[in-house]
Amino acid sequence: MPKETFNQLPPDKKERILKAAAGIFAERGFAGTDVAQIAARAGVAKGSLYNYFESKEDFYLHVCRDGIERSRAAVYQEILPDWDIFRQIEHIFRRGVSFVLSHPEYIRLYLNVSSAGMERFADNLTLEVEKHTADYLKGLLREGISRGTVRRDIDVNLAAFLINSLYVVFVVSLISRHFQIRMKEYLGIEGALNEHTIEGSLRAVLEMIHDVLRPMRVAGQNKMPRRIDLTQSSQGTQRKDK
Amino acid sequence: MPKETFNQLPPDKKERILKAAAGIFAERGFAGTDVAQIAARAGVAKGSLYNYFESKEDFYLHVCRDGIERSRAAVYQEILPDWDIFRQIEHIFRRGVSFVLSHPEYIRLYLNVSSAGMERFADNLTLEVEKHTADYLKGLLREGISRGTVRRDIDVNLAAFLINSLYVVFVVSLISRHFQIRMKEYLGIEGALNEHTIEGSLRAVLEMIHDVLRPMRVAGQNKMPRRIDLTQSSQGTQRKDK
Amino acid sequence: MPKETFNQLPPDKKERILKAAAGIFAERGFAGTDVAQIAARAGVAKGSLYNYFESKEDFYLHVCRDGIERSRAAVYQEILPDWDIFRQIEHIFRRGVSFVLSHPEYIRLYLNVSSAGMERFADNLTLEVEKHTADYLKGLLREGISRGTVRRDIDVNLAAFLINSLYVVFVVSLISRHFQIRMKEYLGIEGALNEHTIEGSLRAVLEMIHDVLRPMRVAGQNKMPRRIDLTQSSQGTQRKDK
Amino acid sequence: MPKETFNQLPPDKKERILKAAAGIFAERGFAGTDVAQIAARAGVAKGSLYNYFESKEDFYLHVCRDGIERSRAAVYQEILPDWDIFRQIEHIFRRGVSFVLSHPEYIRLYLNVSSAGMERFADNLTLEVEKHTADYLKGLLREGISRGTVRRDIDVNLAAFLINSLYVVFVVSLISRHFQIRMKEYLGIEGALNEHTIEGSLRAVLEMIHDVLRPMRVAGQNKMPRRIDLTQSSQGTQRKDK
DNA sequence: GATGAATGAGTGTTCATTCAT
DNA sequence: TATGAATGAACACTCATTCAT
Repeated sequence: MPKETFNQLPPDKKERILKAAAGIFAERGFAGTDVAQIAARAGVAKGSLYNYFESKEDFYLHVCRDGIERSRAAVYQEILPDWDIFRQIEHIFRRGVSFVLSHPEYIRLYLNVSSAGMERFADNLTLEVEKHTADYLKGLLREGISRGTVRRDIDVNLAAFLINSLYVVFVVSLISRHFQIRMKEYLGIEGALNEHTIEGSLRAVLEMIHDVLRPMRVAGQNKMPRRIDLTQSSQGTQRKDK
Repeated sequence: MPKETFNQLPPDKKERILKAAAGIFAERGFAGTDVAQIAARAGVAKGSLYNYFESKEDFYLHVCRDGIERSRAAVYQEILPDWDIFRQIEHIFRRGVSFVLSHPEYIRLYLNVSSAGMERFADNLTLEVEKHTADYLKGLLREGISRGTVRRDIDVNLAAFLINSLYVVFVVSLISRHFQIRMKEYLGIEGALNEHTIEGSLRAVLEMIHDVLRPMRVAGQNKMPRRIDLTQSSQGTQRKDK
Repeated sequence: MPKETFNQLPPDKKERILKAAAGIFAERGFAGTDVAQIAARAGVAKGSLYNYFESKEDFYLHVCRDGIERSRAAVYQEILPDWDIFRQIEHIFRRGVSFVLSHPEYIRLYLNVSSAGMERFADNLTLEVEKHTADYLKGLLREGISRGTVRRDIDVNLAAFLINSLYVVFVVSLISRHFQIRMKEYLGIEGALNEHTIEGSLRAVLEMIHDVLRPMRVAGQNKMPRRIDLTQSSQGTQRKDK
Repeated sequence: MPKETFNQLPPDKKERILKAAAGIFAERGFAGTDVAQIAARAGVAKGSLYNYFESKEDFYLHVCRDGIERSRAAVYQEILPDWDIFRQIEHIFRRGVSFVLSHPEYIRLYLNVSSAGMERFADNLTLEVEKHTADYLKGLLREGISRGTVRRDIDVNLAAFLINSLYVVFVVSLISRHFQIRMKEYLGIEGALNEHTIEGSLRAVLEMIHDVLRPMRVAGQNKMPRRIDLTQSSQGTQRKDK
């Protein structure tokens, strides 16, 4: 809930402030951020920020909410409703990865909210993020069941939870030092992450989801290669099921 | 790397200090913790802590390392080497859940290391935690493959990564406000988490792992119930595959 | 010395601003007052106040001067020049009490000027308030002496000082938390001040002044009751000496 | 309620801090004082003051309480219980004046508590100061009545209130710019206050109290000169009534 | 003239670290 | 070695004043 003053600002100034804040809050965390640093990076006076927001906390909340909206817009746009669940999920995962790589600050803000001392932010923000995704995934699953593309006997809630869990771990591994080190250790990656490694593990995750959701799994019918071919184009997967 | 003086302390004093520190660091995060509060809770002088550790950062590192050891001891003990991979994984998950519920502070410390501004801790700690688990899981998988209990065509690294990812999300949902709200939203839980809900989702996660690892998946052979029966004993799953 | 613009304002706007300022300055003191609060209460923009006054200090001075005038008008009006000194003093005291009860903000402003850090205001304002009263009282006393209603051997300056001192303590006890607690403690009053207690102590003060000023004090001639009868009408005193 | 730390300080350091604080709080008022200024004058670090006191407010309260004790000790010591009320009152007034002249900061603190925005301090402090004096004066008056040195028909509470009111105005006129300007205007004093003028008005006040309290007031028996002789020694008055 | 956003110096308070005892 | 007082840099937030519109 920023003050009115903030909404009356010229859009480019709002943007400058939000960018600066998202960047610094994401880099240093809420407690580690000095409001003056944001002001400096945004090119405004520290006092001005207090004309826009009630407090550092209010500011942080707004920056997070703004990040949630941006993420959502980036991830869910361009989905066509007639796509089947697998194509939609893949789209969401790919868009998510892409958005996270170009705007890592927002997912950092998301992850920060899960750490100690941030409970009051979780109380305000978590449902705003999670409810939308949860409902969306559950909708997809139910539709998939009725269309016959998803196993009948699946527990929709649990399946949605597991799919999103994989998503969360995956994108978080792209931006958190801790989760990135972890992922590299697991996958035996040395040096920086690159498109290939990301693509490879992304496809493995999607395949895992496939395995779990597909209704018929007769021996020999599993057409997705188990050993991921990292050289394959990123377009490959979604065509597989056609 | 605590100073020598710390190791020369009477064990109960060391324990008091480590408990107090783990509790407070976990509750408030590194930045949010006042060293004086730890000293007060531990019943020692603030100055004494600086006789034991070089700095707050050094202190935090040691508390985390200690937590890693405790977690490991709790989770990996009592595993018999002749158990198959599924039984071992279930054991690890159950022990993990149990340890986290009784000592939430250590997993909180783990999660905190993933947030912004904690990169220097991740650089020091993450491999220490993850390498062990990664190696262990990969070993299990390789053994499972050679024994024929795990599909041949699986990518060991990716599989280990995914299994551990599910573990991480699961235990983190037990202790982080954010992840707990999220899990409840997905699973439609109202009120506090209880044994039943935890058991139910735990079994779903284990089943998902089964689905992905099992070599043969002929229609009709899937014996695990899809719709989890929460009234079933927690011992049920591991016997299923015998 | 407000700027010209202030005087050109519509009277009701001036009034709104002066009322708001007197109220807030009186409640919170000069240092404790945020100019924005006054602007908000007056319904004008903060910047406008700086069109009307040079500075917060200038504003405060003007508000005080305005208060002085209002007080004076309220207290000294309706006095008939042929009244004797006792009747005039009683009139002044009663009017003062009455004005203070209905407009406590002005006497608060007066009292505030006596506290630490307000010396520059005292330098500007004190004489403006005090000289008038001092001259008036001294005039009354001299006239009383020449008329024979006041003792010849009295020191006019000292007598005026003492009379006004009693007045000041009295009215200040009606509006300052400190002085009110003090008065209640002395007079054994519990709960809020009310008309009776105020009337009682007012009459005691007036009587004290009588005692000191009266020329003849022969044993047995003192007709005013020592123990104040609170049920007596407030008109009683001034007729006593006729 | 300072913290224990403060009481464990070496006495000279406590004294330095209390002196610095009393001086600066008295000069600039509570709101106008920067804690850092006190620290600088006392020669300690700003942070240290927060080892001694919970907050600026707590600090201020303690400084005031300390001032109350000092004032009381200075004013009430050396009174012999067999002195009659007039001698005791004179002693108190003279000691008070003397203490105020040598330690104006304490009475400034007292006066500040009466101004706007200081109500919370008044709630804590006023009774602590006033109750003692009120009880003492009332005791004197009752004893005077029973001894026959004070008029039977006087209202003890009111008389105590008026005596103390004169005292308050008098001492406050010695230290507050506002009240000093006022006193000079009334008494026609130009330049700085000096012993003579103070002595003169002090004796007038004492005489006024005499007039009001004495049981017999036969014309011609009033031996105190009405026109105060400012050249008289300050010891004169109390001998007059013997 | 009226407005209210912009500014940045100023202030109460915290806390990691040091060090005298 | 244990203690806890001392330190001062750091930081959230305020507010008198300015000034562009």
